[in-house]
Amino acid sequence: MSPADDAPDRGPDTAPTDFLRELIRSDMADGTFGGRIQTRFPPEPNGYLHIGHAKAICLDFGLAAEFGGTCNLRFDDTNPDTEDTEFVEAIVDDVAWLGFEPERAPLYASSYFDQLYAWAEHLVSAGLAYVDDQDGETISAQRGGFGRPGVESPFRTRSIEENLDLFRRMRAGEFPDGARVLRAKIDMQHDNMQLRDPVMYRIRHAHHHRTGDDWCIYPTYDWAHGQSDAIEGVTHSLCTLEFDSHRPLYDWYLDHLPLPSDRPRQTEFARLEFTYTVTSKRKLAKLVEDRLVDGWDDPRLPTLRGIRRRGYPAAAIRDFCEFIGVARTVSRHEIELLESFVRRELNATALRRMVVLRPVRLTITNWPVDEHGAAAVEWVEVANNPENPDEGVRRVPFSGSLWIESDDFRAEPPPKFFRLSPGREVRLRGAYFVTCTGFETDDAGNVTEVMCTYDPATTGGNAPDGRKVKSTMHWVSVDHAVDVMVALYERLFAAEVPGEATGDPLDDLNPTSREVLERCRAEPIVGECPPGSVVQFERLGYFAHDPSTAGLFHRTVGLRDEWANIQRRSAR
RNA sequence: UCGCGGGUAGUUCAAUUGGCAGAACACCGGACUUUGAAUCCGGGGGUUGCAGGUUCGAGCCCUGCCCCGCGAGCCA
Repeated sequence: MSPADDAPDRGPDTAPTDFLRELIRSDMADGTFGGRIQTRFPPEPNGYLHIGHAKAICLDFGLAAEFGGTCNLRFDDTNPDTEDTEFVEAIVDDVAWLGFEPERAPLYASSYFDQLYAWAEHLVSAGLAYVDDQDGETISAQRGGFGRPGVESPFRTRSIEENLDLFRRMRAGEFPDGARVLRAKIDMQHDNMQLRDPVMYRIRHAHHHRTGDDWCIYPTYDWAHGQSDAIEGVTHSLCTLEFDSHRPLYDWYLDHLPLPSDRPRQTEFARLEFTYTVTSKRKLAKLVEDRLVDGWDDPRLPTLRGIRRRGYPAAAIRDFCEFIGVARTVSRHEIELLESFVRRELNATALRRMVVLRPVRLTITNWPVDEHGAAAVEWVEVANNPENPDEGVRRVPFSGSLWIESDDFRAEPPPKFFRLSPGREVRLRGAYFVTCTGFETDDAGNVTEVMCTYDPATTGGNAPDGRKVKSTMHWVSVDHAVDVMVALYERLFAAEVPGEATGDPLDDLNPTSREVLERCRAEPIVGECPPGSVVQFERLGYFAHDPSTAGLFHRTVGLRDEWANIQRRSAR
């Protein structure tokens, strides 16, 4: 093989290009920001991260690294009512799991409260901010609407001295919650509603997870975000599309503060959404609070903790995010595309094991007995991963009494079914060819036992005469089987866009999103699977061993299943 | 109603900035196979939202229209 053959798929010629990279490249080329790039990932610690955040994380950290810069993890903790250290810890952990390392220890917008306050006084002193005594309802009504200009607050023309005095007394705690706010003095007629004298500070006598009771006024998102970026030296402040209309405000604040010329610049991109799920903290919290799922790490949830417990590899998520690129078109990806990345990664890395989900007994009638009259046991070698010979082989006990998958036997085989049925010969993986000689049923007609003979010449699954079989099946020795519990998952929602029809996503909840199989039979080595590891149950799919409950396996994703497609097509 | 953003295959994105509209996933077919997996090969798929204009030539530029998203928290 020549060196060119094993060159990576993405050489310099095919490096991803998108509007963000083009922007950064052009900034680098013309010396904007002195050829420097610094980004930040700015979650609010009021919930758990989900798959949608993965795109932002990959972009914020990935782009900085790609262009030789750095990325901070900064908590946007300006609202004490909803935030908690529980979420801080989980978010730090999730970002690390995804494979990204912040340049510094986590940062907090709350660390900048003093500076923010000083800058607010600066704006008040410049006549660019004022204290408004009206309540929220009144202010909202005065703001006007789309195509309808707002009206100015009667307090807008207060003197600078009075504003300063009032603002200081707000900070000193002289007024109750909601009594007054500090507002930027911009333009109540502006087409962009964000610029109609936005609120900068609100009074909230609340305990903050980091600053405790030091403050009773808290900055709003808009007043805190750009300034935090500036303090940290962020150059490219990347966020999702819904902040597009906030950009003029982001710039307005920065323009009116004593800052160096290298100011951060906000750029928006489309958030990541998927079919058959929801990615909104509010909706996810609803599922958890209403106990519709087990918790924030339920494997059916698109939270990072959920998909991690489900067995999705971080590498697959990173590859996916790189593959989909970034644009400004609102996009909802087919969940199948993510799954295909999960399969691709796991196919290369997951060890193969044999587990029978829905067991039916198979008896080999001509299996030998040993010198004591007991059924012989033979340990056969099976590859741990045919995709990767370096993983070696394991020895699996085989005998005349086996469990096979009930789906793998049909008394009356339908067209194109080429697994086991009376008179049919198949291969038992790594062991022998067997031919079905008969079967037993119970009173209801369910198959209870399948009888076979085996061909001793086909040891290891090889036929010396070269004859072929149409099917190779997995199996587990009855006497050596270990019981495991398996959770099979379908989509959490039955509709492509949950809530599209009725407005409430819960109306589209899939009632059969989880099926638990209590007694699946596994080959002995499955009992040694490390918690959290993901293996392939041959012919069935990838399964993740639960991190805390031994013997519980979550189906990460099934294998592609041509037989299921055939059945689906013939059903129509 | 006003402002901003967006519209290329079923889906998500490309198209060297005005030069033969492509890729992946999905779907269909074939090869191979000790996983009906993986892998390999091939196929169907398009009025580039619509209409007009500029141009030798328009997905790209201009004009008008249509559709979708976001915006009137003291949330982020």
